Amino acid sequence: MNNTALTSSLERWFATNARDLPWRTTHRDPYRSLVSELMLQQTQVSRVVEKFEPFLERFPSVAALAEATEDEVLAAWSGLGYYRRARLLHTCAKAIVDRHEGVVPDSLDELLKLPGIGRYTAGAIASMVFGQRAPIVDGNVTRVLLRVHNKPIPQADKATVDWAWQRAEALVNACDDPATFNEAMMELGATVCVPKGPRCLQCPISAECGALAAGTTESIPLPKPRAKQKHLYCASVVMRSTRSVLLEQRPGSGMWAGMFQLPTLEREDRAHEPGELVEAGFADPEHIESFTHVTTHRIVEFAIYRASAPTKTPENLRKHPIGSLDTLAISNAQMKALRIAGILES
DNA sequence: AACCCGGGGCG
DNA sequence: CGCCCAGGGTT
Repeated sequence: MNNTALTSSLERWFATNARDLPWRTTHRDPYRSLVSELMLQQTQVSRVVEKFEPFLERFPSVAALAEATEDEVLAAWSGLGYYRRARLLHTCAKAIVDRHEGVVPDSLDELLKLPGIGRYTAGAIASMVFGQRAPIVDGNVTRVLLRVHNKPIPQADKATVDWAWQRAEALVNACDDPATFNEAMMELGATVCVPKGPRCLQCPISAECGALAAGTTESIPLPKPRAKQKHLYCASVVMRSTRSVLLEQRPGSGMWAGMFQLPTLEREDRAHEPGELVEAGFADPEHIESFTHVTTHRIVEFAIYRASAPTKTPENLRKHPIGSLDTLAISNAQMKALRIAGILES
């Protein structure tokens, strides 16, 4: 494999084929890149594009983010999922203020010490923002490398991961411009060397691709073994007045940590019976509608009930003006519940 | 090393 | 409906 032939082809291709994305400004801003990289962890570009500018407008700088409350940060993150990232980004901003006077550090080591920033994100910021020869490996890069080298091996194995980082390092050391090359690898994976039906006719490195030569592109990478989805049954209760609704805040860990929701009972074995709602203090529960919310790790069955005011008021329960719900951290599943309940408009 | 954590779009 | 995704932290 000629590393330089591969990197130069990719860099040339990227110069004319890069998508126009909000964080791809001509001069990369460290804070914008930090926010975009955290948002992009395990999340597709199209989802991030909608949330990116509003988030930056709300928190225009590291200092502004560091001074915000956790609830405010979570609210701005609402809908993006993996909400721990929002808390980590918030903690990260505070650490940058404390340790680096509010300036995003340029060294790989210092970046790696920050919360929410791992090997990939540190390499991405070091290379794309600060131009350093730091390798990056993510799902896209791994797939491209496995195909180029025609390696039908499990992508999650430690040996595979180590090999991919080694290859990425050799390539970033051979390339002309690390920022361009790293981003080109990911762009290729996202737009050309896609998981199903790669567009090999448009690929700038098809001449170097072992999988294309061998006719194995469709079987690389091997399918990831996936954990079985766990079932969760939620009964969410609507108790409202004309202008307000009762909401609770979820605990600080686990699923949808820290997010606001209709008062909700949960169990894993079966759906709730109305009597259980009564026992929990929700008088005269009346079933409105049910729906299924699917995530990567869970199948959540929501049953929405209407009830009169609680007979006992849990510590956690508070009235929220309906007009103010858009400033709260609320998951998409609960947004759907609020629409079904007629609290929010469809 | 295994497990946990959202959400939507696409074939 | 199964599959995928610009991962990182905790245990």
